[in-house]
Amino acid sequence: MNIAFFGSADFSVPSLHALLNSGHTVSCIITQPDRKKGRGMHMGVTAIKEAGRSLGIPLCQPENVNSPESLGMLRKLAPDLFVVIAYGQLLSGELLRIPRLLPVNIHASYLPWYRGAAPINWALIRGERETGVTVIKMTEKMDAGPIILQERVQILDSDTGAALEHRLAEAGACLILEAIERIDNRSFELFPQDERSVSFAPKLKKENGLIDWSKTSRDIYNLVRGVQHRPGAYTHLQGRFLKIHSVSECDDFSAGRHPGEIIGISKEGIKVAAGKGSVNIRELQPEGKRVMKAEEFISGHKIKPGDRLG
RNA sequence: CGCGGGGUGGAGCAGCUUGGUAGCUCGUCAGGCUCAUAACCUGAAGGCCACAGGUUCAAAUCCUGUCCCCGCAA
Repeated sequence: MNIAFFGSADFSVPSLHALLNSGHTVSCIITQPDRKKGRGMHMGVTAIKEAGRSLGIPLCQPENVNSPESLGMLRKLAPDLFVVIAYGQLLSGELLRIPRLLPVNIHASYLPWYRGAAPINWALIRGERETGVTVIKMTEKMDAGPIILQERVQILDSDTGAALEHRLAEAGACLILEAIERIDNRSFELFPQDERSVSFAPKLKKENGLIDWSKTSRDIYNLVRGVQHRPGAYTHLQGRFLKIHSVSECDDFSAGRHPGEIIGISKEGIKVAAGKGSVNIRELQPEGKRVMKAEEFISGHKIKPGDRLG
């Protein structure tokens, strides 16, 4: 198979490797352009560019993948397939007609659930026990194309965003190989998505990470693990921004306590009352400081039971 | 050249404005108390205060430059 690979994020990397290891020809890697980003606005490159650097495969970073130049370049390659995974640009109908066989996309949910940019995060935030990966034939409508193959993946109680993403990326890499094999053999079907079951997982915004202490300890736990690192859960302490990296749930009865009130301080962590139950903050990060364990934080910061977070 | 915080014994912090004995909470080690302890008491070790210059009788503290870490914003 002659494949044009579109990807940018970490999530796409295992699939790229899987395609290469299985003997397919990746004739071009299309990824997002280098962008000034981060502190100091230095240039950043995508995970796929990093991964593909030494492979000797032509790399293409169009500002607009739907531009005439980009279309022309891709037509010239005459690919059998487009494999698109966490690329970051919408592909036009004209572009999607280029591959001889199909344009396929790997999505990190069990479609039609959690269409959109952040399916892994939202599945965790919502407390799902199960999610999955899905290979679809791409259409112009985002994540809405007919399903070629999909697989369920369990969400562990201990999963964080990074851990689940890793498992889903691996599952996706296996699934895409199987899908390609079926496409190659013409032994696949296209199953339309059930439009009545559609749900969405929009890109996470900063404010999605704000902890609402009046929620249940379970909800807070799910939020923290769901948004861990990107964009990160946060609250405020003594007027300062405070990022929360890891918490555990406690069943402690918190009646009579204000949600967000610190009710216990120990080496195990900082225990905070929630709307129902309480949570123990294990790892956090004050503004301008590195990530630290609660125990370390306590050593140098004057906090006491009764102080409020929020 | 996007904005901003920070680098002080092993950890987290204070001290810097108003230069002049290195402090706090932990940890470590030794001893004590105790049936016992992660508890308590006593004592000890451990720091060229990121690095390089400068000002000064004297710099963690003031000035300049460099390196590194981080938050925000994209």
